[in-house]
Amino acid sequence: MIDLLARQSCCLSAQEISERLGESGRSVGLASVYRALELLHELALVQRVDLGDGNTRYEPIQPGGEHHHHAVCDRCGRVTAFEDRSLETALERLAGRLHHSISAHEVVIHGNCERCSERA
Amino acid sequence: MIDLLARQSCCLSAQEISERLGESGRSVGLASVYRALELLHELALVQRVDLGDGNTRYEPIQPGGEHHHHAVCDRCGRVTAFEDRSLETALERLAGRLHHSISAHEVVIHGNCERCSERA
DNA sequence: GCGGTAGTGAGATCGATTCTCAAATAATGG
DNA sequence: CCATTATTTGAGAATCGATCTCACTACCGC
Repeated sequence: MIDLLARQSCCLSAQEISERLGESGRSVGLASVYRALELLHELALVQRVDLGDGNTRYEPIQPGGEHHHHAVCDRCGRVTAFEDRSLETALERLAGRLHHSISAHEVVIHGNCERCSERA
Repeated sequence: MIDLLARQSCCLSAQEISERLGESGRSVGLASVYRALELLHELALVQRVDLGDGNTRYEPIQPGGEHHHHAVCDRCGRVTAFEDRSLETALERLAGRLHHSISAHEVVIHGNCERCSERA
């Protein structure tokens, strides 16, 4: 399961992880998936991602520190990943000013994806 | 209920809204609260805020456009609001580059709040 | 093998959200 | 006013993701 997660570039829900593991032979119960994810989260190896659809997703934290954020299409639900250096810079600068340590941050954008914008 | 929400500066969960309405005399069922929130959300008068604790919160959208984001303490759960102009600027610039329209955005920071950092 | 320990997962449970439906309320038209 | 029809309401049921429980398995050292 660690392998599966590590191979993902973007976020997966616990259900998806369980399903994919089942498809590839090694069936794993949901409870174990959640247990593993909790552990990995404590070890700072995966990040929780909450896109507001009621499902918590998880994605691996890149050792290099690079990471992306997510844009959710409110029409079709598609999730698009993006990265933006100036956004990160702004967040880093913010860290100095804030009376709050920052161990993780998450930016979620809502709107319409390219495809849905065209036929708006 | 509209009044109550409008008076709030920061986010409230549906439960909190129902409770507060009850305390101030006008008891309102949870179902109605959710219904109203859904409507207000469609009208772009309230924004959904998801801080990753399994509760969706809602907060009024300021007509002027100004808004804040949230820092969650992973230790005590306290939610701190903050605003940051350069963060907004970065997001505005991003809007031009992204193949995705932006109708709303949300930034959630995780870490330890001032109080919890001190006794870390 | 045997006792002990840790890991597993099916199913129970929990809690937030959504759905349902009958009752309450408001709007309409005599 | 009263009757009739739409609309809104909210208690409780249903749903669904996440968590918890616990009997069961797997593994380890002796």
